[in-house]
Amino acid sequence: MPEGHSVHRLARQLDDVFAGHRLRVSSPQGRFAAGAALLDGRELLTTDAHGKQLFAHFAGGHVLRVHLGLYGAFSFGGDETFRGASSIGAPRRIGEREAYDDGTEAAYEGPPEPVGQVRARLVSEHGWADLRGASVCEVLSIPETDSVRARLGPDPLAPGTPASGRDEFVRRIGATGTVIAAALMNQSLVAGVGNIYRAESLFRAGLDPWARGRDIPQARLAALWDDICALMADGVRDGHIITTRPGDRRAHQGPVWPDHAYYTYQRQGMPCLLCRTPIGLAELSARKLYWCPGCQAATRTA
DNA sequence: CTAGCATGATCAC
DNA sequence: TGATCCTGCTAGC
Repeated sequence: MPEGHSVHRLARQLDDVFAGHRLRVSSPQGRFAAGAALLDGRELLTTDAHGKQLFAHFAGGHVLRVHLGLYGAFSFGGDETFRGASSIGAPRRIGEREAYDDGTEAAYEGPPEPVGQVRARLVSEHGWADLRGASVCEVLSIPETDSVRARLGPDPLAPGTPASGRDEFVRRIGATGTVIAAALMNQSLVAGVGNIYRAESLFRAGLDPWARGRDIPQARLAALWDDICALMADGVRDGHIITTRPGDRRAHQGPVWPDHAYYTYQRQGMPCLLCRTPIGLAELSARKLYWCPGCQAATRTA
């Protein structure tokens, strides 16, 4: 999926184009028919994100909860008020570049015939949004959304970060006996970090991925949190993930994306950009973990 | 053209 | 730990 930064961008996009409008909500595919009926004709009030969870608040206390899972995505279309994004979610290409309309087509004349499995379709007088491939798409009450949020750790993209959330992050990660690389993927400990930010933030912190949370000095956990907050805020701003520092991308000419956008992610076997040690690859709880055995040696963590 | 894989998470065993 | 959800890109034939 789309890590947390994509979901926050999506929340902002939905807010920009739909908040304050009454929407027609449907499920062309059918799997969301009952939920769509609950929302159809209601005004969308606000949309927000907590980690990888999206919450769209409709009038009447109905909340659309979406989790994109591994390959969910929204696509958008409409008049000039919809210009700027046509797809947010699972990446269309490696590097997470989003596709944009060129703005040259004819006037907006309503949503197209649904193509493929459209789980949910939102339509205003100005445009439409189609959701496909999501792992969760359901309508909850406000108390139900509160209980979902209560199970999530601090979000590096919440307002007020990095100061807010830092103590909770250090407390939760510092109390776990599981290895830091697994802990960062546990949404109840920190919400929004995925496989790329996990690998890249550990590299930038020089942390051994197999160090247990409770064995890492608290100051290093605090610094890790601050760096994750900065990286993810960049991701929201840019629309894709770049974790290399400018001086470390020097081998590449032109736009930084996609070459050398990452230090370790999907660079297994290639020389580390800093120490030339071949990047390693391991399986950790059914996900691929990338790290530099040179820069992230166990002796560097303590 | 198809098989395999992907920035995720849950559930059964 | 493995199957599942079930999209879309990509490498390879």
